[in-house]
Amino acid sequence: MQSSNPLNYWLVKSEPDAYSWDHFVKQGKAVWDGVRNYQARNNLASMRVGDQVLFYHSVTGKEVVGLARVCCESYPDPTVPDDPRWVVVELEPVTAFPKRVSLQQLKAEPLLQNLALIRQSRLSVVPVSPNEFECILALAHAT
DNA sequence: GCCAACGTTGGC
DNA sequence: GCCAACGTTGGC
Repeated sequence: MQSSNPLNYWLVKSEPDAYSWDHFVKQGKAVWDGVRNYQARNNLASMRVGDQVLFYHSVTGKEVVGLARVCCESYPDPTVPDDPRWVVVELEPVTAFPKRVSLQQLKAEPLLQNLALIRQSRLSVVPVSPNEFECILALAHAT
């Protein structure tokens, strides 16, 4: 039967100097660890297998570079076994964008004025609405 | 390099 | 429970 839970959309940030899209693609999969903010943690915990995740390069690049998907839902962060507060998910790359979408472009787009990435610039895992997601994909494929 | 935003910590 | 001090993130 059809799932009653539609896919959700997210955006995760990574500094490419620390962990880049290229590295992610080479590995084929990533354990998304190191999140130490409760709001971001709650977002990780809400992710479901198949959810689509935009991959954003912060600080260097400042652009959405590709699309990933959730391949494993949240479980306790193995890097801090004594601290049960934090969780990880696992992500796998789906596609590199034909055209990366810069922060400048996102800010200029009327449909994206409420984008959590912009409104809460320090949050490293943010939700994206279906409309916002479609808009960003369109920018990534625009000629 | 600067600074705004914001989360955390700890004194009271 | 308040708030000052401080640390971190990330855009500019």
